[in-house]
Amino acid sequence: MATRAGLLKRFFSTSMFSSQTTAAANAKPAPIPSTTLFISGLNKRTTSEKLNEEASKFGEVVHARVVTDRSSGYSKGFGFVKYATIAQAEQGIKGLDAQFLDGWVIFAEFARSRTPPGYLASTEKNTHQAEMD
DNA sequence: AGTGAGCGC
Repeated sequence: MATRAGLLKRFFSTSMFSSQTTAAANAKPAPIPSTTLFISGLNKRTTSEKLNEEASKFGEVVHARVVTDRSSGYSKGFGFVKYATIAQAEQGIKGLDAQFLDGWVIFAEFARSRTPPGYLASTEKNTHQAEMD
């Protein structure tokens, strides 16, 4: 017959403490590497120059731009930073993400691919699209 | 509106 200890062992090894690691490796954000970073959470007074300054601390910044409304000219509170290499972009994320800038916590991540090829007003080739990412 | 998630003209 089964001893009391035997039953207990069976119980604890099967039911409760066996596999708690099932729903852990399912959601993979898997960021797509890019030299361009998307910076959000910016103070509306933060300018492209200030963003460039901050980003330059962590790598060679090719270009930095805070997005502003074309008509009003005011900042939308986010922007983009392009580094020379992806490795530097990664350093840029580690250096800028979750940090304070002008009193606001900013977020840095890889930017998505920009506006699709201009089907509207492209009279010439768009060969210089790669330089604008 | 400089008022708070987001992906750039």
